[in-house]
Amino acid sequence: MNLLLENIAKHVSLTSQEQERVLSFTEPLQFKAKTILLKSGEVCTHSYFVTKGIIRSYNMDENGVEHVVSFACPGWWIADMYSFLSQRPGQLYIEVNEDAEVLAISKENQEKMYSEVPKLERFFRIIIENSLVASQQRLIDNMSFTAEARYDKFLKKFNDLAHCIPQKQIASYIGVTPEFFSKMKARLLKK
Amino acid sequence: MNLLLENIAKHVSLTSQEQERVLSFTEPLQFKAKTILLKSGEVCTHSYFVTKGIIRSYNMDENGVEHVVSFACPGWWIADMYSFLSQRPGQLYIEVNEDAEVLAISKENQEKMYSEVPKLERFFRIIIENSLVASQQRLIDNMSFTAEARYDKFLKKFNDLAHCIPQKQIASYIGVTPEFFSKMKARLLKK
DNA sequence: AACATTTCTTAATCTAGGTTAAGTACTTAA
DNA sequence: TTAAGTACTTAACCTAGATTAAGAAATGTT
Repeated sequence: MNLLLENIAKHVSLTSQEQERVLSFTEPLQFKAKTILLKSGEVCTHSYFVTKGIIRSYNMDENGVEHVVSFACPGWWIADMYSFLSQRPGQLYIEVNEDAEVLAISKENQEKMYSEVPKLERFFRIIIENSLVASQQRLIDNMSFTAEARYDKFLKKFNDLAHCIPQKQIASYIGVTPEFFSKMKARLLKK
Repeated sequence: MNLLLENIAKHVSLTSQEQERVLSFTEPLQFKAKTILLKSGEVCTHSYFVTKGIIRSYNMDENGVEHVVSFACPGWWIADMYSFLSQRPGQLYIEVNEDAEVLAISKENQEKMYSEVPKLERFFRIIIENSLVASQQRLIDNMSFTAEARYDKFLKKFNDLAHCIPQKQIASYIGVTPEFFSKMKARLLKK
């Protein structure tokens, strides 16, 4: 069965007509690794529901250093939320980490979906609530814990995926340089 | 007119019956400064819409250091989202900074509100979307900017309120110690 | 296979911000 | 009004993590 419909069914129940309607608003797309779906400065016109592969979002600071905002694996959504919601230029890059398949929803279709299938307001409210909780937790973790503890948390959260993600991206996600991350890992091995 | 209804009206339009219904789910409460509305380890049973004063939420790390998660002034919501949504014990404290008035909504009433006035699904979806964007922006800022730049951003975001908030709380919000914040401020004055 | 590019590691050096400690203002409460 | 707590400052010293640089290993390309 369809992964998106499965996920929706966890929170709201749709009739089969509504299910079809939802799918009709989405566009299945395939991307090779390293494809860039969005660049900083562009308007984010689509939100992506990942069904296969891994996609990440990041920003680049004034020194050209990347900071990973999120990794999306199957069952997760990814977009530059600020830009997608406001339809103004955003600051995030969205890039395919591993050959991926997604269901893409345009901003217009997202709005249509809300008006034609109002139950989805609830579904997305819940999805976004969960993202907010995760984002606040990460903020707290960054302020409360050392890099080592943050790496522990990362491994717990992404356990199986950690092996598919280049170290420099993990370093970026937990907020340290690749060099320090490498040193830290060597230190951990000695224990 | 009522601040909550004003805010709702910015995103969805309610009939006057619906407006009354919404208010009937809320409980107006007053609190003196320093009142603690929620402690770490407790279940967050209410979400608060601030109509007067300032309320803040924070966690305390294993060394007893506080980290401010958010300041809520009139027109803002505050709760331990994780705990409120899951009804499990949370890690946040919620404390009144300045004598405050709020509209409190219990978890049960929140759920009733969603089922009796489905338009509110949309309202809260939008509110939470905006919180998510703000939270992610703060994450990016913490990873990309120095303490000085973060303080600049803080001043822009909370300009008028900055004067009402103790320095140690500002320091905590931007993620530095009170001592370093003090040093940094002195350095900024010299420029 | 050979070259180019990117990723990862190691090590020396540096710095933003933390820690400790002591002193000076403010508040708050009896 | 006075004592006790809390907020802010200053300064000496410390450290987690950054920076720079150079080599080794992996990966991609012709």
